[in-house]
Amino acid sequence: MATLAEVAKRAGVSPATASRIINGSPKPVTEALRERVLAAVEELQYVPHAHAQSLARANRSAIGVIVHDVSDPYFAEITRGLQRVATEHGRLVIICNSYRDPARELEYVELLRAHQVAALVLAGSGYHDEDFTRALTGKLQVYEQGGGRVAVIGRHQHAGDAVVPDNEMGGYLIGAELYARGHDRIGVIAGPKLLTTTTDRLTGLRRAARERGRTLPARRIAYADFTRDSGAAAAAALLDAEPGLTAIAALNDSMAIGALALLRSRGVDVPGQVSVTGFDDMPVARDVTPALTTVRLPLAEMGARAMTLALDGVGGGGNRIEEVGAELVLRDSAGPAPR
Amino acid sequence: MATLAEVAKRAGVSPATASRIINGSPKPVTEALRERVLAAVEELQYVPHAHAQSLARANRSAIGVIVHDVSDPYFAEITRGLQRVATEHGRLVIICNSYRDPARELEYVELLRAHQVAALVLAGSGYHDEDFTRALTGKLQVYEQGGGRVAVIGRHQHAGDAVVPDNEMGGYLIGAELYARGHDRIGVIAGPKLLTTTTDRLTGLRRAARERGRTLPARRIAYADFTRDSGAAAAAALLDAEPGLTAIAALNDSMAIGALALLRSRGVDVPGQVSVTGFDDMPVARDVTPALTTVRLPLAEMGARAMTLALDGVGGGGNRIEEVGAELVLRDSAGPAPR
DNA sequence: TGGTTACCGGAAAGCCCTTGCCCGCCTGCT
DNA sequence: AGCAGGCGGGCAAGGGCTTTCCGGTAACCA
Repeated sequence: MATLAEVAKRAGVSPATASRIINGSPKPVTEALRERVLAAVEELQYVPHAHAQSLARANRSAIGVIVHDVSDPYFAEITRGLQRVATEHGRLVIICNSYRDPARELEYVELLRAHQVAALVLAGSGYHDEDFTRALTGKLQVYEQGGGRVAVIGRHQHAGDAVVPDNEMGGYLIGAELYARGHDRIGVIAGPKLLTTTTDRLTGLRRAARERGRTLPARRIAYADFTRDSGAAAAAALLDAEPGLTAIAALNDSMAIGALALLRSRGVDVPGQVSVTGFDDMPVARDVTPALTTVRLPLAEMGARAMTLALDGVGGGGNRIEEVGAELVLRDSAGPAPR
Repeated sequence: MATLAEVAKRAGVSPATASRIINGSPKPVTEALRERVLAAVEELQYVPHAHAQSLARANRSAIGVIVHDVSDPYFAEITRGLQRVATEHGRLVIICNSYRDPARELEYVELLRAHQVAALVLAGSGYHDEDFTRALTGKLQVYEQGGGRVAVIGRHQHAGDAVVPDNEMGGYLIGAELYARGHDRIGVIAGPKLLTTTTDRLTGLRRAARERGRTLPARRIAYADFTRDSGAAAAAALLDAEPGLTAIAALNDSMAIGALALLRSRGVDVPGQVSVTGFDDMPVARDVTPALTTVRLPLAEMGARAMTLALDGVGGGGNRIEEVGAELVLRDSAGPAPR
């Protein structure tokens, strides 16, 4: 790999001059030299050593992003928003998948701090785990004190700014819709218990129930892991435990789609016999049959806003919180309760 | 941000000793010192400056990945495989989205080279563009000469190793299947003309036609851009131009799903009146109605294999090529041609 | 013509870390 | 008691780049 010194030598100038030309420093340089240097750069295919550069400049340019799993459409969509804004600002994004492992999340925070990222964006639900939360908050605070910026998506606590979708309201909307359509025995396919997203959505559902003098008994809640297949399995379990269910509310679209598949395989008509709802409004939600009634979260926008918060140092270290609304999307998978 | 010097000072040792303790160098160090240093690290929340470290060590550890768009399920799946292997090897992955812009792809190669990535993985179709191809090959060769490793997924030319799905065979399988079911007037929804993936799949389709003494006239080929909505639009155009079509072969699943949606909106029965096929076997393919007949590519595995090639320096700079088979997946969206 | 100013280029001091080399000191042997 | 041999620790030389500061030249003014 060519170095700056080599370029300088070839162009017959000092490294200082070469550096100034290459980086377009404000310091004026004669045209003749500029051309010689640029020619040398071209011939040697010189690219500045980014590490040496950021060491010398003490500047941080990359942005670290920690998500649960990029290949999950939920995070893919958030990431799209993040990337768009980052690219507009000429920032490189380093994406890390925690695969919902709190320990790995902590490791990645360290790793990204070591890489001198200018900002850290954590996307995805927090965990119900005191120790973890404390450890994470600690690390993030240290990072912020070191001049880093932090933005989180979809979790409450912690240092830094936050973009928070109204999961509780989303759950409420689903509940309200199902009760309004006369459903009474509603099964719920929840996500992992450990995730705050799961509890928030459940809380909304419970509030809707309570307002109508109903409850959500534990036997009608099956915990799965946000994947399609776990959703199918949970639906089977719910139905086996209580064949009289008239609706199944899944706490994300993937699991709802799994439930749909299971119901189809059992010959159950949706929404004739059982209504099904999802959550998130993934692009596929409109393409399954019946099209999924669900709750929309503006995922890409949430990503974009988080990145904007992170990049825009104003209010630096502040604890700005941007709430994002949830919106009911009515399609075909939820109908009136059968009589 | 704490530096090694500060840690050393606090522990009352030289930076050299601190470094050795922190990195677990083979050089033996007294237990007492070790504890003092580790305590200092803890108190100062010290994390080694990754850039300084890699500058000093002259080692490259991160891996650069360039894809068209991570939030596209096709690439999300490939990325999952890439990440898995990278993580197993303790490598950090830097993902860049080219959004199918050749110029941006070139820029990213430079950027990643500047970041001293140990290897570069390019995923996604190549382009029919001589100048671009030459430029890219040039840059990749320079990179390899500088000791970098290159692996590409789904494109032929260039330096480095390659994992190549048999797109041509996939197209052939689709064609063979449709002809076998008696279809004659087959419309094709192709991807961007510029992409080699499009041409490869089309070539397969054409070969199937030719073997049966048929052809694929240009008017029955609509070019779209691999997205669902463009697929719907292309289906509309095909049908309007030639209402008698009995089958539509989309060159990826997203476009097939768009076509499905369009046909449903027009009240056309699939597969009763028109058969539809996809390509790639995305997870959603089995959840739409009717479930999509398509061609499976083992995307995650392709990613994993490419990363393995990239990491495994043996045969360094070699031009190893791993072919990956395509496999027909029969579901419900393709039936016999109506009489 | 002498002196001032402006301007351009280079020398060198870091940025933070790793590591080869050297140097004391203690141990153990003779 | 004297010496070899380890062992544990520090010194200092980079690794590639930026940037401050300084010096030399040329242009300009009086």
